[in-house]
Amino acid sequence: MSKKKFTEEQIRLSRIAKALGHPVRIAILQLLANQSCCYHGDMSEIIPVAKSTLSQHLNELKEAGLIQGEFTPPMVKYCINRENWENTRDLLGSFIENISEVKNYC
Amino acid sequence: MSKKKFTEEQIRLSRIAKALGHPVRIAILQLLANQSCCYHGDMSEIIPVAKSTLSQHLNELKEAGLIQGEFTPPMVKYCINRENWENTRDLLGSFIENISEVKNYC
DNA sequence: ATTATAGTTCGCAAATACACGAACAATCTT
DNA sequence: AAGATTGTTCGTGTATTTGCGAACTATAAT
Repeated sequence: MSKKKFTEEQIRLSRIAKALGHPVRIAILQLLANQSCCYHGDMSEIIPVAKSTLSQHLNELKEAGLIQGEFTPPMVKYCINRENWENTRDLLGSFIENISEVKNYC
Repeated sequence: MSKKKFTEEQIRLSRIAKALGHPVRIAILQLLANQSCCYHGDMSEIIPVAKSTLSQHLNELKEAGLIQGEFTPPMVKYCINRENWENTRDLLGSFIENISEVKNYC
């Protein structure tokens, strides 16, 4: 019997937000949005961080389901995970709308 | 001469996302959205965390400009920072839209 | 079989984040 | 002035995050 402290939605939202909570990761997503996909090597020339560090950030985004990577030897090609993104977009979008609505006044 | 590694937008986005990156803070915002405002004491009965911990989370949200607190002795009343929220909403909203658009194919 | 290339993983250090209870501060009530 | 109430701040311990270079792995080219 697990005490559920938070709803699934709250946990998912916070997980996504956490993944977005670093400038490098925002930059990665913007880059991938602009050119649809990008090789690790090209990214590391644009984003000012060591390659190993970039790998970590890419991995966090991947774990959160925001991007996906494909090994096309000898390079790794990353792109937005479109399927998941729709979900993410809806989740974030309705959260934002929900906060935006004024339900009651003090 | 400061090396600007990231754009202002990237930094602001990541800062906001970071503030949203914890279930407690998501829960706080949802609560405040539903009842427009809430006293710390009432929140601490709903959100399963020690009062001192709640204070920290509230402070992080305040620092990020997402909520505001008002001392109405003997209680502290919190609510969404509506002015900032419009900005936040736009920023997040256009980021999401930007990612959602498919600009090119691989 | 070597060598070269592209990324990931490892190992480490420093900084932040998270959580709690105890101590403290500010205000109101008696 | 004492006491009660409400939150915040402090001190502490633990866990996670961030960053880097070195070592490693996988594939392709010679």
